[in-house]
Amino acid sequence: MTTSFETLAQQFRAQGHKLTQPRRAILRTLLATPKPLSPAEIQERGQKLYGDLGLVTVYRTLELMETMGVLRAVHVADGCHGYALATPGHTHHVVCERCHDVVEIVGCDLGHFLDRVAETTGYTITGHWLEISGICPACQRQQAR
Amino acid sequence: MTTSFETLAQQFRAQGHKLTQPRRAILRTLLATPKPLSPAEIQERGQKLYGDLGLVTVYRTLELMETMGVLRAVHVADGCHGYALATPGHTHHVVCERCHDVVEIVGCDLGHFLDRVAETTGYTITGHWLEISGICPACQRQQAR
DNA sequence: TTCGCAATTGAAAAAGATTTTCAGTACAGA
DNA sequence: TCTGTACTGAAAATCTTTTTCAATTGCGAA
Repeated sequence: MTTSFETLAQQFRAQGHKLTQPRRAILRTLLATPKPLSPAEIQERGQKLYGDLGLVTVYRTLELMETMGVLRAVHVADGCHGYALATPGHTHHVVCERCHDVVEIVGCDLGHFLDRVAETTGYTITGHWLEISGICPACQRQQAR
Repeated sequence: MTTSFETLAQQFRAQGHKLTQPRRAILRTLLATPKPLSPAEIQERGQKLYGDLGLVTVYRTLELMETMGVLRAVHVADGCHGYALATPGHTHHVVCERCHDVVEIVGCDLGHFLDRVAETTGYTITGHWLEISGICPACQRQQAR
């Protein structure tokens, strides 16, 4: 469940994309924190790794990574959202509503429920998007003081 | 699961909000379609009911209704999103990825799973956001031609 | 029914977010 | 080492959302 730079790099190459310095900076920035980051935050932090990182490039790279399935938009409480790495496949995010840390989890037990949804609605179910909100252990400790 | 104009109007009054002509137009517009609508679409359609409907008022009213729990942002495939009415309480949306119709469903069977997520991550779970995508019966019939 | 207050409104302006353009650069394969 | 094309970023443009402020209106009280 923890992605490495090399894993991501490999996925870029596997799909015929160049691994440029701006892109390396973006990948390292996303890997450096468990928090979802906005495009502007990614640019700001990424520029510490590659001084010329442009905001347009950040937008383009995030879109590419979303298409590759290695990154996902994450919603924080008030609707504003950032991006967090995601392991391709059936994974979901748990987001701390205090500090916004994100944890990835695998699977979600919705199988039978989705079958029933198909029955009652007549829809052919093709997918789902689940995000869980909560309070992380560190914020729980902080709150108990 | 089907909200009426009167139900919504009652909820406005119950929280001390005025039921103005712009707001009536917005409510009727949202009730008139099962599709999620963008603020601009709500304004465009709402102006057929109240000619002076301003976009700012649409934004303010949508925010108010979200706060009241009677409306929710809905994500369509490419991330752009609209707003759809939602019955307060434990309900989720099923969204057709062809025509973007939305159906509301109650409950979701995640109880035990969320317990397990709490165990494995250490998070105190406070809520979740689930959206199911599929193909509605009408689009299935269309596709079978 | 009338009045008054404060919530509500919408145009204009501003701010924020995202995309497009285009000339220059750089990555990777030959 | 060379070359082609993917990639880049500044500038401009577009889109989305919010703020300002004077005017309007809904509703409760009299």
